[in-house]
Amino acid sequence: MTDAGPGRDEVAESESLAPAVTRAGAILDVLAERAGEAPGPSELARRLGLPKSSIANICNALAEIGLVRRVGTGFALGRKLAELGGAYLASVDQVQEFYEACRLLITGSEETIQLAILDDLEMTYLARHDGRQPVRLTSRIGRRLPASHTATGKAALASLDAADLQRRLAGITELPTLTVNSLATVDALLADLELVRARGYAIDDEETVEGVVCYGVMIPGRQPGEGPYAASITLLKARATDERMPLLIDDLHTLADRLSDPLRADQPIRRDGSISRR
Amino acid sequence: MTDAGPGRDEVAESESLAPAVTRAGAILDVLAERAGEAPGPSELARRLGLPKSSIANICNALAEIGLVRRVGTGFALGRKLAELGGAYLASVDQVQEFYEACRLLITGSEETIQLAILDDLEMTYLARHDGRQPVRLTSRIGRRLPASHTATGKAALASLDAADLQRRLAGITELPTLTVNSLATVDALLADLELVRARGYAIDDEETVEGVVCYGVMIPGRQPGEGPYAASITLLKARATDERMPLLIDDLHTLADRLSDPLRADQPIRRDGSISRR
DNA sequence: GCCGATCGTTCAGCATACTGAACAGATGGC
DNA sequence: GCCATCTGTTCAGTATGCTGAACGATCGGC
Repeated sequence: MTDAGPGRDEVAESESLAPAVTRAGAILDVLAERAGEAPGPSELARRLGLPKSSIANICNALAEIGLVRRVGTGFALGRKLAELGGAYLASVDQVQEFYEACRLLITGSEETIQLAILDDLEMTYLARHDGRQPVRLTSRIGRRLPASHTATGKAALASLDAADLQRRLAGITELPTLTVNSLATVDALLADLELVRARGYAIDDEETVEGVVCYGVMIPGRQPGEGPYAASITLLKARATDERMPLLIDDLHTLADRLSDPLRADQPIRRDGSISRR
Repeated sequence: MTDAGPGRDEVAESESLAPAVTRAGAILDVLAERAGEAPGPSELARRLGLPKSSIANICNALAEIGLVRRVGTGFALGRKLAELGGAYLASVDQVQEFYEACRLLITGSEETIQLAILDDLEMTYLARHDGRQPVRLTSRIGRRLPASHTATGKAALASLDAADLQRRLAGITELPTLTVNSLATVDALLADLELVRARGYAIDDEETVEGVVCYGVMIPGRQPGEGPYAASITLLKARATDERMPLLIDDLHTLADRLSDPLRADQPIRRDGSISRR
């Protein structure tokens, strides 16, 4: 969705019945991308291909409600976004239960665990449990990464039915590459998803960051239409020993089970590893 | 700003040049307040005193850009808010430096430390360092609390010049009370702010939550017009011994100094407690 | 210290986003 | 199983928010 070049974005705005709102969203996207630059109305208008005065009106309205702040003569993201972002995260039951459940995991609680939600072909990271490892391997909360190269993303994609998956991949030929190990083609991705389904969890073997491996499992949404979630454990490849790996995978499935069924959230964690995987 | 009753909010919208955007902000506020209820167009229209069809148009536009998601027949906050909120937090230099600096504090790193920004008469919490204490005493990131009852808020208010402070307090007679120890009147607040200035740091002695004390120091903004920030250490009153307190206050001033001057952020922390307090 | 370029802001006129009433479906009570 | 009442959605007319050009302020270069 973001184009690399410095050119214009040309907001779609196909036929919105509230164009000012659609444009406000486009402005926020640009400000998020160009954080710290504080572009003014002229630059925003050029970037989005919209009239300068319209942009100014919308930006002033955004500043009044706090979604945007004036810095010098330009605009930057405003503090109300932290407030609303926090409110959104608090409204997702899985996020609350995630933090609680991670602390109770036997082996996994020492590692970095993340929760993300699938959106089209990208994962948005919603929560993070920082293990006891000194090195931080984690993405910022709110960051988006391609689903095709992350353990969370592959776990989520593998849970979709064939029609849904095909619709999302329609028109895609090449996948963006993050490392030399990233899956490059749709066919390679589909083959990997088949492995995920057979295996019961997804593996990201240095496909996102070199030297780092992730294991991921799917967590279903609770309302219809709510894109699938996924949780992952991230660790340096050196720490992914044959001894620890089965324990970590088991913890991931325990975590997924607790977050899948809200009624199960209050039950004590079973320690015999006999948890049924739906 | 939030009224307790279930009545209407009557969005101001005095003379915005982009009313759709102003209304969208009001809708997001209601959705944040009523998280998990997923109100539909009718309830939102009733709550805001606006035409039903206008609300529906704006909500659909908000849903299209992801700021809002459809749940059933109603609306709830959307995942793009997590993305934009994260981008805002990443754009605030103080937040990044806060996390780094907290880990380096000698005594303070064991406790809960928070970073907040002043907005009118409320503090918005932007970052949190979780100490090694098992009990979590912390506010969610993005949460807002009255400045008059928090250590961060009083530290920030005490740094304002008299005219600015008077303008913010104009028309205020009674302060909201959170505990029996909360300052109840503006006069009591002004007297306490005088103590803060003389002392060099603010104290919240069970004014926000009973049994919990906080110490707070101001951190100046870096751009003109950027409301002052503040950092605080939170701990159970039982842990606030005469022995630890001076060490924690010293750590707070060290933290404030590091976050005050971007050029100082790379310098090693001095361990002799001789840091000049501007 | 002049000038050209670019900035953010202003204002009147027109296209258009907003409105209020009418619509169809879902729901709950007697 | 009916009706009363709620819901969310549709649609035509008009008030009004959006537009493009003109304005004054600011900045950098020859």
